[in-house]
Amino acid sequence: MPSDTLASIAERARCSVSTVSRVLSGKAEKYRISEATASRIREEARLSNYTPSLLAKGLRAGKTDTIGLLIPGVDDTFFSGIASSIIAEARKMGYTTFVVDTQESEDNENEGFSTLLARKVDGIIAVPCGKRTESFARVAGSDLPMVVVDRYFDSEPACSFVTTDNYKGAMMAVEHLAACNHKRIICIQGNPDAMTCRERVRGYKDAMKKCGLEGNIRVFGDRFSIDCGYVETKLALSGAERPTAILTLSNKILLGAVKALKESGLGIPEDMSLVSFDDNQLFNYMTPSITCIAQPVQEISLVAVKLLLKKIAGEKNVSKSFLPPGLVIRDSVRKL
Amino acid sequence: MPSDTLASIAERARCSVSTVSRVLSGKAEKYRISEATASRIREEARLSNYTPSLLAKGLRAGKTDTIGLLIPGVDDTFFSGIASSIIAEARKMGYTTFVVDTQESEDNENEGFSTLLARKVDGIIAVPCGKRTESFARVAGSDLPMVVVDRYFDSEPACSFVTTDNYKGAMMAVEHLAACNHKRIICIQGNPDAMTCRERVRGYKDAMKKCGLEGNIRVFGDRFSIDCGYVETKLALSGAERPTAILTLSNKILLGAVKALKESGLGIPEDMSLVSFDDNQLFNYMTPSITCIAQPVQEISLVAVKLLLKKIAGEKNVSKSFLPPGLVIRDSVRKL
DNA sequence: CTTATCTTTGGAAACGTTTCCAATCCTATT
DNA sequence: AATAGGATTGGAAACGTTTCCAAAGATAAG
Repeated sequence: MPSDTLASIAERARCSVSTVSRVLSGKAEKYRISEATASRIREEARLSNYTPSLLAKGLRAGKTDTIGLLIPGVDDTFFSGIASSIIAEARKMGYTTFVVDTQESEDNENEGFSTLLARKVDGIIAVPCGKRTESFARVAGSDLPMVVVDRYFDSEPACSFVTTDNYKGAMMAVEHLAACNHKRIICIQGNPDAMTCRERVRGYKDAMKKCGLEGNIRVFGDRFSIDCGYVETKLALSGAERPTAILTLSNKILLGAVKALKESGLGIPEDMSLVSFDDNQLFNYMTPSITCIAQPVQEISLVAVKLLLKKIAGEKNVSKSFLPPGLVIRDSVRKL
Repeated sequence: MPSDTLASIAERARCSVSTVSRVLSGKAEKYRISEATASRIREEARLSNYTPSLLAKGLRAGKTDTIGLLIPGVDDTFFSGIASSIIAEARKMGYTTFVVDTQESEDNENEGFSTLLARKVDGIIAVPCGKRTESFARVAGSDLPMVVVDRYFDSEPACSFVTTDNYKGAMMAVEHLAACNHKRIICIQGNPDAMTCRERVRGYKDAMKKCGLEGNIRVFGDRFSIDCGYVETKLALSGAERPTAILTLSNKILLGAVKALKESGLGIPEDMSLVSFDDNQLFNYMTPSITCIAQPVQEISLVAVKLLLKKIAGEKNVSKSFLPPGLVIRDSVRKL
């Protein structure tokens, strides 16, 4: 059976489509529909369990109560955390979420934006792949509300974003290590195209200077991947001045480092101390448990959704939020 | 600027809306539009970077190239894996995905189904919360294509599903433990409302019998949560006949068990062997790494999407797929 | 008794597509 | 020279809503 419509209900309730619409969209008293008519219509709707077409509604209303979430891979625990709370929060506010997984590819991102535009979403929350793609810039320059999460850009046109204070996070990590008397602290970074990465590296460097360790500043790596962590750790171990501590700039890089250390028979933290960016439930259950800089995933998502809704409601200004990370001290750092 | 439409392009290209539609939807040669007209239209469309309204298209066509994914929490690694590959696979086939996160709640599930129906999705892939909700039954009984993943029901109306062969998985786990000479093997289960759980327990029991251990069959627990794993392990440790091995029926239960064992100062696998359902990248990096029954997440998702598309294309039959799990041997089982 | 006002309802347009059915203009055939 | 048929294009309906505008009936006021 083809699904019911206002028209079919109107026919059975012997009244006009307009009246049915008014009753079923809860505007009965506003339009002073008589109780008799209203209940007759409601009864018919209930019997046929009518489901309104949000397609038609959206087309007519010019808004769809829909947001788009553009994200590079919900399988990464950091991103799945973000996705989970954004979807939940959006739902609470009456929005359904289209999820597009870009897998860190520019092409997918371009296509993703097109799809979301064509679906007439009311707004977009995006975690861009590192580079500033053409479609990203176009959307940022248009009047479609958009909020960028995690990664962001400082070029024009400006776009609101909410992100962890990555600079501060990296500083906290280094200061913690320095307080434990570590001096040879290396940093394994991810994709340097991403602002998050650059900010973390800047924090690492500034903290090293602040602690009087500028001579020991060393940054390796170029991708947020397990392989990158593995390879760079191996290289660092075989180098001349072996570090006593490694700061890994993401959970995946951390895993690579752990693998390399295990293979080399080095103990954590006896032979090498570790601090990582990103927290993860499982970090508690690794041996040793991992000391890390936890990003405020829940808060980021909440702020992003609220900000987007404000924009949808018409607010124009560009907002930049840096949310404070937390240092979670576990067992992967040794006091020298 | 309000977005461009067929009408505005038609005006500028000095032709009818019909012609513009035909050219822009790639039916130019089918309708024998002259090259002159076609290229004029294409040029105008390019200049205004026209984005078609999939709302209008969907309304008119009666299909939206959209599927709904109903899932209990993308933050669970198993579900986020499923979600990730379903979204990706659907995109490859030209479908965009609405994601609804039910957080294991019946109310959310009911609301979620309503939302998806109202959005006129072409089909639904659902991981139901344990119980068979009213809206689930309604959709299963309707002619809207639906495929159930992971959890499923055997009651009418029948609905296609694809799931791991949980029975076999549990058997494999027990047989592996028995082969290592374990006899006192307990099982910590999740929510017994879920068919997955019942099947795993059935596999555990049958395997125990098969190995001549029916006297040692013991099943505890009632929720797929860390707490459940923790509490039941604690209880098992304090009981009279301490087991030598524990089979945990999900990754969360496993984590609870690990926590309890660590707290009690017991070594894995020296004092207690562990096998868990669900694989996870991080299981490799725990100490010891965890032996587990890996569900074929990728394959499940692929089969689910393909099946759904077949149904969307008109196929009617009910299909039931049990995909084989894999035993991943790592270091959490000791040979006695 | 006329007129104004209120209550309740209906008709029709609009949102942006797609597609059926025709209409027009050529060219080729008889 | 008339006609058939192909090539190219346009008009209009339909999808299911919402809402503006107006109509009809009832009641109240003068």
